[in-house]
Amino acid sequence: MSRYNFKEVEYRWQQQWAHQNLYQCAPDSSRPKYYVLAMFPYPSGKIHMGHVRNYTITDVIARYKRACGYNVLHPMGWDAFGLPAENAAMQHHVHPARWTYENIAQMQEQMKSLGLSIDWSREVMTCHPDYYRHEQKMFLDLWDKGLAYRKQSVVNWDPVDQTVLANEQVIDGRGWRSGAVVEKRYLWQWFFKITSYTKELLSGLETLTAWPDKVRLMQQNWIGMSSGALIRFALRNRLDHLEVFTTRPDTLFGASFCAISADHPLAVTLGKSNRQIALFLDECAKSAVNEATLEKLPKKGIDTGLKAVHPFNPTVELPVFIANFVYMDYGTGAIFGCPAHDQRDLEFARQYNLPVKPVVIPKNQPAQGFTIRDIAFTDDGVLQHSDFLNGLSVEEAKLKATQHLTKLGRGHATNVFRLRDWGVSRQRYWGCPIPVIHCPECGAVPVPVDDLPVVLPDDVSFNQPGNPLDHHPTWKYVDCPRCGRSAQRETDTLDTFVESSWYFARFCSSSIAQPFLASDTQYWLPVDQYVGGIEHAILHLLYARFFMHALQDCGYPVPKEPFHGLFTQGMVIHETYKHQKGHWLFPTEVEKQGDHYICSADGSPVTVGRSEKMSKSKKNVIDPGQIIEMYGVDTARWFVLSDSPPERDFEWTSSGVEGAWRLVQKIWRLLTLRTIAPQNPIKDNNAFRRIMHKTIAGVTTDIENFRFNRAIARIYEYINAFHEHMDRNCLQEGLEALVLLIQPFMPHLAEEMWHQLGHKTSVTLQPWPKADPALIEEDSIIIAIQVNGKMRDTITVRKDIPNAELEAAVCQRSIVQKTIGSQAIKKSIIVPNRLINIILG
RNA sequence: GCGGGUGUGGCGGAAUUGGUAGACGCGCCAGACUUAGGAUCUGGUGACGCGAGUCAUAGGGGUUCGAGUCCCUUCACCCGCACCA
Repeated sequence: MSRYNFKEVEYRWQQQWAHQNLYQCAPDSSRPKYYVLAMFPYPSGKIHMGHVRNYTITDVIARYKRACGYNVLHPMGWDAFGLPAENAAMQHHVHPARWTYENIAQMQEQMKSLGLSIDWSREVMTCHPDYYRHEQKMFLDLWDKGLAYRKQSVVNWDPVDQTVLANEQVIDGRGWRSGAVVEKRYLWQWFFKITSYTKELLSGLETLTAWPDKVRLMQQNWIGMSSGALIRFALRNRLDHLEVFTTRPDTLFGASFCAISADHPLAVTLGKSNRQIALFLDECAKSAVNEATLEKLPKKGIDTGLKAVHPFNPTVELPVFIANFVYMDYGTGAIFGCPAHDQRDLEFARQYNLPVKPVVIPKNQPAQGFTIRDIAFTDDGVLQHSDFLNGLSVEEAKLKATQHLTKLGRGHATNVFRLRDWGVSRQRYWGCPIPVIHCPECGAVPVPVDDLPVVLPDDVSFNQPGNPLDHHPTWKYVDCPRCGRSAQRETDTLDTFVESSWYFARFCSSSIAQPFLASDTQYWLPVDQYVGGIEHAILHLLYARFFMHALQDCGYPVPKEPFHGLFTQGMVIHETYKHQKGHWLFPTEVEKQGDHYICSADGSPVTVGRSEKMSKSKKNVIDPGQIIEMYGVDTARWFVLSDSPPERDFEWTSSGVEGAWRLVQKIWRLLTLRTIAPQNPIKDNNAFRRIMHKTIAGVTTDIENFRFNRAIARIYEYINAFHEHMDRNCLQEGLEALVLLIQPFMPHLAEEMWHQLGHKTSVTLQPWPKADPALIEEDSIIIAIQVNGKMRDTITVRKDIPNAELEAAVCQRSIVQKTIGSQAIKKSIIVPNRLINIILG
């Protein structure tokens, strides 16, 4: 028998499968449906190992579920709008559309070589008007419902390039191209009112039991509900008030200042008449817009000279600061500071010499002598120096303080959320045009539905900074659909997260004129199993959930929760190699010599760094195309699932992939067992069958639970059993079971072997093998023997042996007797069929 | 900074969810067969110890008859932080 020729076999079966339309699906009420979806890729032009891992996971699930009798939908599409296309346009003078469509064509070809059981007839490209026209209609429907609105909002502004920068284009506070210090700028932008659904998005999390707990927790924290109180501080010698939100009304007597955000209307007003304040506001405007950076800034502020009146004691006045750690987006954009019980307030107070007055004392500690140094006291304790709150716990005091505020008419209990509305405006060309016309008379007017889609113009130039739509000579000049006067199109396009918020619904009816049919979405949705990276745990998944809530309220036939099951796979990582001259080397540029690496080109030593996420910049990438060329795609699929649990990072190693490749050959060689004379013709049929059925049962539950690495380990054990326990009478049966079990992982090898075993139809159409529980039963088992909790021995006994009998048998063992010696047995703990622990007195 | 996670032999990992730590694979060692192959097969392989045994699941502490698993704490690394997708 010749070696397994993966190239010929894989190509042949891929042709056949495509020819037979094996993976095309349609609603079928007679079968249960199963919708399995990988997060669709951005068409960068080349697939990477992360893609291979992601799509292998969904393909294993798809093939397994198909074998279990489900009507499986496993589609694929392209998240095709976005920044990289515009960067390519600027760097290489390629039109974003051309660049994107060419990338899609290339990637599609590569993806097809993975042997995925995808229904390609449903492919979508979000940059195509056939896709985004529906999104424009959705935008208008949301607007109509009050779920889209405009407000002024901040962007990163590059003063040299005169353009808006994405956060990733801001490096250390400077524009990535110009190097200019990035400023904040306020623009009128469109927002989706995700905050209208805060409660539903929060309570919906409880229903998503097939999601990882960590993702639900992350979303819950992101929405971030805080219970507290709204307090109105009177301002001395002024008519207006300062509204403050706090989660700690109990600490009001420890307040030593108030602080407002630099973006607070009061701060802006004060800045107009006070140069010092204006300078400070300018300084704040220069800082970055992202939270991670802001949180690390040293606390800074400026005293406005205003005095806030303490709500419980009008004789106490608190200075009002403008502070860089107070955010306008959260609460009311104003706080009162109690330095003793809040770390940020404490740091601020130390800097500006504000009093630090503890009002909560740790339990069982004298109030005298309790002082705060560098760490604020934020735990529960007993209220002190707080008038009517004295002696209460923090919880009690929160309640009483809030009640008192309400009585005084100076505040009330309220909940505040961290979640902010979703800003969807992008000042960019390569995105879905927002279908709005701005008329000097009528304001913002929707583009009439009959005029949709608003198509992106092709003739754009990237030679000047800013948004090409904005400086296009004609595109934006139109007549107002309402009054007919000259007006201008909205030149902002939509955030690409909008496309990914409904593509899974489009897959249900991708080729029709409507966005989707109720009969399709009601059959297919929700997605039964969604698979993608943990990096999407919050934004993408939350936006998609919101979008479905909103679309449903606009009358679209979609469920509120789009993703029933979620699985987040880990990254693919690889060692890094550094040349002694300091530059990175590709894995293909180094070779192993003994236990170290050298550069193939010049033989110089190479420093091996720890494994990290594959990235172009560090060159620690493995091209799936080359791997498929060398080893075949079944080997690659097998390997990416074999070594690590799928939710964890997976380390790509050359020895690992070779091991997988050897396994493919090894499985293939099992066919030769049929032709050689068995050395031991009579063996234990039952022993082999037991292993076989144990394997079937184990692999089944492992796939159900996404433990693909464990399933694969079981298949290895099973293959070993062919040599140890094989009886020729079981051979055909044993091989068929093996082929059915590897089919989801290595479809090409499985299909070829299936035909070699004498079958004429595709292995894809075969039902999943069933384990016979009776065959798995063992009648004798090994029980662990512990003495005082220490492992001493094992004993083989019949299953379900009575305790007394077991104890007697165990005490006969010489090791046990020796360990016990002359000591008395106090008691013994027996875990049935597992363990006995003898406790000595 | 905040939120979420991960940590087990030389390496990737397994452990019936509180009950024999190290399944399976890689690597390494030995043997067999061929000896032109990086092929294949068999056996061994956590550390220390001649041994009975002792020590081992990032470090420290705790709960328990029993802890990789539960609790407290320290450290390291990873993901997200709202305009990358």
